[in-house]
Amino acid sequence: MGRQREFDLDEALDAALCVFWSKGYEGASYTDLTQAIGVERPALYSAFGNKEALFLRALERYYGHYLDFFPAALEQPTSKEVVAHILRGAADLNTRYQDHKGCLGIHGALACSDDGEPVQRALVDARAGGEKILRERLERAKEEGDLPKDADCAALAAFVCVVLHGMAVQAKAGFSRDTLESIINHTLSTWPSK
Amino acid sequence: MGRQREFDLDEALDAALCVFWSKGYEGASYTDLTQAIGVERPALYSAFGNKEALFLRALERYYGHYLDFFPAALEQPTSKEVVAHILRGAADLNTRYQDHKGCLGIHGALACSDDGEPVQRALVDARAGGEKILRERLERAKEEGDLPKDADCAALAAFVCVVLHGMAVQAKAGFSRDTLESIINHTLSTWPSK
DNA sequence: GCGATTTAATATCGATCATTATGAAAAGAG
DNA sequence: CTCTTTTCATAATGATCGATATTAAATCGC
Repeated sequence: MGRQREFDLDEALDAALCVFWSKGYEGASYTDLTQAIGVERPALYSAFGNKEALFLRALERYYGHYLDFFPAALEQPTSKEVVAHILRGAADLNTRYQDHKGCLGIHGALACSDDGEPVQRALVDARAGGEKILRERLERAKEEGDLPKDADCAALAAFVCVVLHGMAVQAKAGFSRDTLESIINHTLSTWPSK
Repeated sequence: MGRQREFDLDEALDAALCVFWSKGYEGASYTDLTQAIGVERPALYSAFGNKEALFLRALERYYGHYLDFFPAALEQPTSKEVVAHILRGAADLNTRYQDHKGCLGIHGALACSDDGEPVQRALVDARAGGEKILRERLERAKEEGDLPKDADCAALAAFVCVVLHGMAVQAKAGFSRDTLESIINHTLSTWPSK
């Protein structure tokens, strides 16, 4: 019973996500968010809670909805193909939308005020989770003989993540998909093989 | 004539620089800045102008005072040594100070509100300047026969910058100097030679 | 010492921040 | 229709934002 909500929750969350993607957690004001969604302030509070809770929900959606190429990439047969799919998927995502380039997971809250630290930590943890999954996939590759016996999987995973994060910074600065592709090609040309 | 200033301009600028380094342009409030410097608000305004002017001065000092390893690295004899010095110098800087890790040039203003766009653009331009200088150094290396004739110097310079920016993100997240070193070693192991 | 000039300190400015109290409007239950 | 429940819209909350007006203190030339 009761009055029914006049806006779609998923659409609202996605609109908020795009604002955060563009301006970051602290750079996005509640006015920015409500205007992008087309909703009054209290409606957004009653739907998602405060700004921090809204961001965390948006981050959750980002991982499930935009970074979906990552779990898919892990199923590639070889470690090099895994990494290639991750890098190209990220480059696509980083340059796909004109008004929110780069990666929410990176510049959602890279440096911020003291108030933003919980969000900053959530992003750090989320990235660390992705790196851990990649490292485990690389270790499986080593067991399967796809990587040399002496390969340092932790270092390789960290290296791939460095390239990912660096590409996000470059994309945010306006670098083209083609430029990112040349970077990816060089990265892949260095990948160790059995 | 007139009353003499009771604080040192260089010390004040350096203190402000460190606050920006830690919290970014918009994450650092004027209260943060004046408290770190130990000065009242109007003194800071009369000394440097508004917050944007203060940040740009701090950025200028950052390039001249903390990124001084970059121009020095360019004088190394081979392109691989140039890149090695740049990467290790950046890794040192990114992990040297406990309370302001990473790189001001990256997370000074990666994503921000509309008001921060001039600063954001200044950082993008500054990074592009560094990349251009590196590219020109690599082109010189190609002419000198230090790099293969078919080397894509623009792509190589972009790649090095991606690693630099990615390391800054990782360092901000708390990664150790040792982890960065393993990333650097992998990066260098892939460097093309004549 | 006197007057001109610069800086220091207190106190405050309007604007914007995230957040919410309040009451009207809408929809189902009885 | 009436009652209860939920959402909607208007408006306002205290706090903090960057930026200053104002006045007192200090330092110079004279």
